Amino acid sequence: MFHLLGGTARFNEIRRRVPDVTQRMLTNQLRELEADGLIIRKVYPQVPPKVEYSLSPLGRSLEPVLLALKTWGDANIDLFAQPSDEALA
Amino acid sequence: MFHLLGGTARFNEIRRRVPDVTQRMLTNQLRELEADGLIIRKVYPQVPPKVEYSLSPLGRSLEPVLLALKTWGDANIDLFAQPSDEALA
DNA sequence: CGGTATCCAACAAGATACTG
DNA sequence: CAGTATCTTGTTGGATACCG
Repeated sequence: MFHLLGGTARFNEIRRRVPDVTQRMLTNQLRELEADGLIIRKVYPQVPPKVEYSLSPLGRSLEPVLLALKTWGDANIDLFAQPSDEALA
Repeated sequence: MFHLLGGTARFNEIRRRVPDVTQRMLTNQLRELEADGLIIRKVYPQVPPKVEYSLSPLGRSLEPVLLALKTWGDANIDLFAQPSDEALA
């Protein structure tokens, strides 16, 4: 959902921004969010297919939560970072 | 973690506040939070046993997130409520 | 009181191949 | 491009019994 805060995004666009997510799982998650009414899935009937995802009003109502979470994550990113070669050098 | 915002709580106290959680799962979750450094588990060596849980400094740093989430939940509680007999009457 | 230990059915999810 | 379908393994969590 973070990636939809800025507006709409296409499937592979989201996928590129979330490395290590399989296509299957991303599809599942997006469908679940849609079923929960948090995001909107808009299909453009054209070839090649184009599908745009965006936050629904309910999804946007979560913005404060998402931002609070992002703030925390940014402040504590070192907790998740693996010690890199460079950091050790 | 919500239930630790106010201070410390004992095992069965938390359990009572989270209906439908099995003992096994609550134990698992608490141990995981402890392993992640988010809560502190304090055991009092006495009979009968007494174990108190509280937020660690890192856990407390999540307070803004937890509160944002709670605010959202309170505002949207109707989304989760099952239609009761009374509401239908 | 606050757990463990064990068993087991159900579900989740990776890999892979295929499609309009 | 944005998915499905299928197979297969791994993990989750409920039920139940027991413990210091």
